[in-house]
Amino acid sequence: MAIISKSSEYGLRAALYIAARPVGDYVSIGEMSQKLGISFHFLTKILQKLTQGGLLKSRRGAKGGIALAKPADTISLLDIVENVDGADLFGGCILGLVGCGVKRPCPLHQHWSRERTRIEAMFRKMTLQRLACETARNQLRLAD
Amino acid sequence: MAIISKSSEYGLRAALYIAARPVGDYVSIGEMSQKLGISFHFLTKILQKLTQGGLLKSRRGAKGGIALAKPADTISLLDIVENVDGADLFGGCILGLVGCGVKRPCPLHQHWSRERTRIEAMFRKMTLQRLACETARNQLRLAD
DNA sequence: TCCAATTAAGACAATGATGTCTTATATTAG
DNA sequence: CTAATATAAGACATCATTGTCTTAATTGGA
Repeated sequence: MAIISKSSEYGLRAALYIAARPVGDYVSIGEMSQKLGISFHFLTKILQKLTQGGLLKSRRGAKGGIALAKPADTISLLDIVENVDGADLFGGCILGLVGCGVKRPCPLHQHWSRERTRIEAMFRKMTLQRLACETARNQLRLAD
Repeated sequence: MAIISKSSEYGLRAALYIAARPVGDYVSIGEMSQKLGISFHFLTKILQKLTQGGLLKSRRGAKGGIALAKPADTISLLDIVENVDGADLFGGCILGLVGCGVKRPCPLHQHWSRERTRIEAMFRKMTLQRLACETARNQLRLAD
């Protein structure tokens, strides 16, 4: 079981790829598809979602592509994952019980909610700006 | 995206259900299926896996059922989830990159591995004994 | 104007997880 | 021995995710 969906993985990698480029650059999906090793059409659909969600913006036609819709330091990984996979990242009960919460907790509720809060905080404070920076500085990779 | 599979959820809930019963009791799958609101045949398959994995033991025929194969304080939630979902709980790269690790890390590797370690530790130190205890003491629930 | 490049949109296929059903086998009680 | 009660095993159906393909719409440049 992966922690986030393939779609989110692809969305994050593409967003980081764009963030690594000069501000305002429109990057074509074809280029990202090649460089990141992701199916072109599948990536297109994911980026469309992020565009409709207001995190990215697109331009059709020659010299078109995808760009960040906002400054890179205002887009968090949480923004992206929630936009792709739907809100509340790991919101649900870890045992799958409906209505699990402080009022009617499952046996794992308090233990898990502590961890979940940490993960969410991590995703929230990781911005494209910060990660793109670290990625460049340490020469990290976005593809296999 | 759930954190563990439905199969693991069901396996955990059933194991906790058994752990709440007197030591050595064989609990029928039919009873658990009803009380936990889980499909009988599906639950059967999951419990078979746990039985083959040596965490539970089964007895066929009248008065048969499923029991813990070891003392409840020697079975952790990690044991169960790994037996059902496969090893390395959240082992993979969060961005899905193959070969991601300290040698060739992805941009999120170090940030995520810190969290992953904590989660794994939590799952490892949570035993059926301890959780069944807390569950009884605080009258927690295993079903909707 | 026309062509090439590019995203938009949606139909469709492949895959894996989840859930259902049927038959076989083992165990206990009478 | 027989009947009732259980698990074992595996075929099959359903569903969501992932991936592919085709057609339409838009843009910039020759």
